[in-house]
Amino acid sequence: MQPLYIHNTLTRKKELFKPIHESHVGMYVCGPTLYSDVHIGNCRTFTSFDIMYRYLMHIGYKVRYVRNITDVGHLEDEVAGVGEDRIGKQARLKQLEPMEIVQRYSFGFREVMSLINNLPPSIEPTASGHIPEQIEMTQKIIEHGFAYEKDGNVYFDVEKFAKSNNYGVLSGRSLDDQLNNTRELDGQEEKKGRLDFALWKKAKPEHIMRWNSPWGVGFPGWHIECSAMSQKYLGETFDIHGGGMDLIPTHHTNEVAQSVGCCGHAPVNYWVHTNMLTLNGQKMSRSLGNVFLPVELFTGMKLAADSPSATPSQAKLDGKHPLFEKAYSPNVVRFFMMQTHYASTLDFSNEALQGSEKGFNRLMESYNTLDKLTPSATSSVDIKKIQEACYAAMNDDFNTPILLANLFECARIINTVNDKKETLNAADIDLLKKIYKDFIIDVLGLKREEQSGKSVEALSNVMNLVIDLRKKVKDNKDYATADEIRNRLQESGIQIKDGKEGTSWTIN
RNA sequence: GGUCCUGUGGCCGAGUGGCUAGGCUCAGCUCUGCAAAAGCUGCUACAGCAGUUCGAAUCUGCUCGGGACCUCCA
Repeated sequence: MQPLYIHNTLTRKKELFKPIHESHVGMYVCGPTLYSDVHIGNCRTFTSFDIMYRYLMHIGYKVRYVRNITDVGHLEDEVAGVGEDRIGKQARLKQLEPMEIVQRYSFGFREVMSLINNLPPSIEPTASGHIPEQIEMTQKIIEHGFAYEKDGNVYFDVEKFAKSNNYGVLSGRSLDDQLNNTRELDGQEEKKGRLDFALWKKAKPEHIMRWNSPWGVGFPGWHIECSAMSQKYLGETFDIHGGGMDLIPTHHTNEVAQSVGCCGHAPVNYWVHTNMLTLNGQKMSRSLGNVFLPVELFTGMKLAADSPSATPSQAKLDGKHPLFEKAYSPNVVRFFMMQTHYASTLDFSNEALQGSEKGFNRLMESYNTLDKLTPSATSSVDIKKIQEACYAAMNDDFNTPILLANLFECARIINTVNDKKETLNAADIDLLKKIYKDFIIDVLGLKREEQSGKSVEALSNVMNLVIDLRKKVKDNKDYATADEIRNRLQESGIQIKDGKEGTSWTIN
């Protein structure tokens, strides 16, 4: 097994990864709250963890990857413990059942994940499907003295917990700091301490989503679902817990407190956090209103105001999107994300995206060239060394930008060999094919353009015919006609390339 | 206001106490009937000031700028 180093938020250092059970990894990632469509910032986080999931499997681990779906219990104002349940509110506004809201957005979410080629997790549990587990965990926390009931609500007693535990392990903030630098909030009267958060909320009569509990009819708090479900599927202590770094100070901090309050020990060995996607240097978030949707990026179009859904297959589009100069394919977007380390902010711009598109095409074009390479008796370049560099990059906290740099070195070599300026023997060509398959396809999850089917075959035959005819024209030095053929193919989206070994073509 | 992160060449974006990141763009060259593609070469950067060091873009301090969190947020 490769020695893998992962940056751990708990220690703020890169640590050698040691799973609890040899060759098995338990990984939990906080998934979406399905009260609206996922935006591209959400996608970046899930894609980052998808790469980790893929790489862990690639180096031989059996991974159980759990990513929850929050379909209940996420209040509009978590800290104050007031406001409506987010999904319940959408249900009321759209005059649908809450489960209809969840169904709509989870369908869209899965479609986007699939388009961007993120693998489905091993288990995708929903909060509403785990109410008994959450109630049970809440009871244990009460028994251990870290939570109290008040008028049908159950709150976690942060200050009491902090006396015997480090509440700020993840955020690095002291309790005093948090107590003294929190803004004045409404709806605090029921809580003993201002940092206390809800484990269970009493449901008001108009609240649609409600369950019976030892404390009356209500619904679970937001944080408890992740603690309950991760414990159920991965155990009281598991290897990796991930999420966006904006979850550190509240959601994850409270998850740790709940699990410790319930079980008496820390739930997670390695906390991994991904950085934000920014637009003009500012974090993309729903509250700032600077979000755009995957379907908009993939089409370059704007979602119509009356579109019934933002799910790519169902979306109604309305004119060009003001932000995008063109459409960018999911593959290109994925490649674009890989060019930045997951822990750095990633800034969106047309210029950057177009640069990625060209780089991506060049890399994939070299893949096609690789398939056609003719072996020599000997190799003039060291392929094994590059393979090692690829692993070294990924083993250093999943450093995809360095991995890509090495893959581009492969591309350069492939092109040079194709130009007969370097040589590779058959074994090294096979090794390059393995590197490309392993890293481009399996680990990075980038897709090759599919070229199969009858129409593709027919086009190929037609192109061979055109190229043959053009060659005859060229041999007669009728360059005007040869250029006309080339130009008109260009207009049709086909690029002709005259090389030493004959003419090739690509679809633009 | 408090806590913390960050500032790299035209753009994006890695990394590190001394050794080439990489991609895109731009210019020149090779190849070519001409293009395109590909290859090669060049544009050789680390916010500013001071300090530590044989040596710093990489460590320390200060200044200026950007951002995140402290409210829901991936």
